[in-house]
Amino acid sequence: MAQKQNRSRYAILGMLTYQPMSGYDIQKFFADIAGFWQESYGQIYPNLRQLWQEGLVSKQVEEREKGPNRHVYALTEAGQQVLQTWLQETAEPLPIRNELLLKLIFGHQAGHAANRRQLEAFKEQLTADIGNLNIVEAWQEAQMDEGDPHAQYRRMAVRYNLHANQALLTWCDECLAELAP
Amino acid sequence: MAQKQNRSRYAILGMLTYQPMSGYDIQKFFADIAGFWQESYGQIYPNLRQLWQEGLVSKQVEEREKGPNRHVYALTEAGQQVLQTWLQETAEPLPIRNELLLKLIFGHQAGHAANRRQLEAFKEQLTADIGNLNIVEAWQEAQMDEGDPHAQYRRMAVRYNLHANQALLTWCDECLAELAP
DNA sequence: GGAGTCATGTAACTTGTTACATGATTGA
DNA sequence: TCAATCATGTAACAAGTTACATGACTCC
Repeated sequence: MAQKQNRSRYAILGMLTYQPMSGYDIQKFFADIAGFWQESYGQIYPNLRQLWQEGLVSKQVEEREKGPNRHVYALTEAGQQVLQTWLQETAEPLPIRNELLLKLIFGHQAGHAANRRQLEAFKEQLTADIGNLNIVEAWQEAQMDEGDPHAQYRRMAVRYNLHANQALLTWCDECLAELAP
Repeated sequence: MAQKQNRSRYAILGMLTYQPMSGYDIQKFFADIAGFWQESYGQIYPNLRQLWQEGLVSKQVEEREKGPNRHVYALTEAGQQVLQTWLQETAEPLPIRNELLLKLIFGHQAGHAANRRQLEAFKEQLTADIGNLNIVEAWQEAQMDEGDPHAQYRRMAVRYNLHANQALLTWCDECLAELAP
């Protein structure tokens, strides 16, 4: 039976364009760049096995004395082609579910104080996020200077969230002004 | 077995604070405000039945001569309390998966032209979205004037996306400048 | 001594979508 | 005449998370 969506496959294949990696590495990468993507082991390991069976990735086992061996996967020619096809298709926005906005449109029921609390909490999140993103951006710039050809693109992803979060801070203040106590 | 997450339940309960509604109405509402939430029939109808069994909503059947009868649900006291508890909890951001950014961080593999195409396509989406959001905002303002107590909050949700989208337009141009042909 | 990291993997579960069945009515 | 709207509902599937098992090593 044909795959329908399964973006995890592409996320995995894509990561292997950076360098050969283990499932553990892939999980860690997405957890670290945190924000716009994440993969759980429950997705990664079964998918890696299937990609390997389909010949889209190759496997090399690094023997380790302690604990489980490291399985390092690399893109094959076939894998590169599958990835390439996907990369050339225009990305369509995935359905979003924004819980803050869901609560907000029931704001009449929630009451003034609760709405303000939601917005204040969101502001704090945004501020913290922006702080982290600034640090990551500086890091990506350093990587660019060192000649990492992927760093420029990762920086763009970071700046996406910087732009959005900054705008949302403005939005929060606008709303809070409207809901003045 | 206790429910774990299931935001659909709350989305449904919340809609019933606006007025008694059918499952069909609820689906339609979310499809129309399109953007930050959506519910499928496959979620709504089973959930409505369960909420009814738990006594969180009441049901009234409107007989229709043609086609299936209309089942109109309303919030009960118990339902209002469950909703209220949820509304008072601070919203935590749901995990996001942004396919555009996923593709973008593999941009070195995709190539210059493909990256530019992705960004151009995104710009078009954003521009179209902003156009729609402006119309919806005007509509919500009209509803506010007519005394709809929920319209103010719906307008805030619309403005959230206006702010974000406008900022992302700037981001697109920034990226396109960086990827000048 | 305790937390965190390295490392693989699976089973049980939740959450959600899609496509279908049914069928009359309305408007372009 | 064709598409959309009204209206309920289910079955099959897809996608994804969480929690667990296993166990050594390193740093505070």
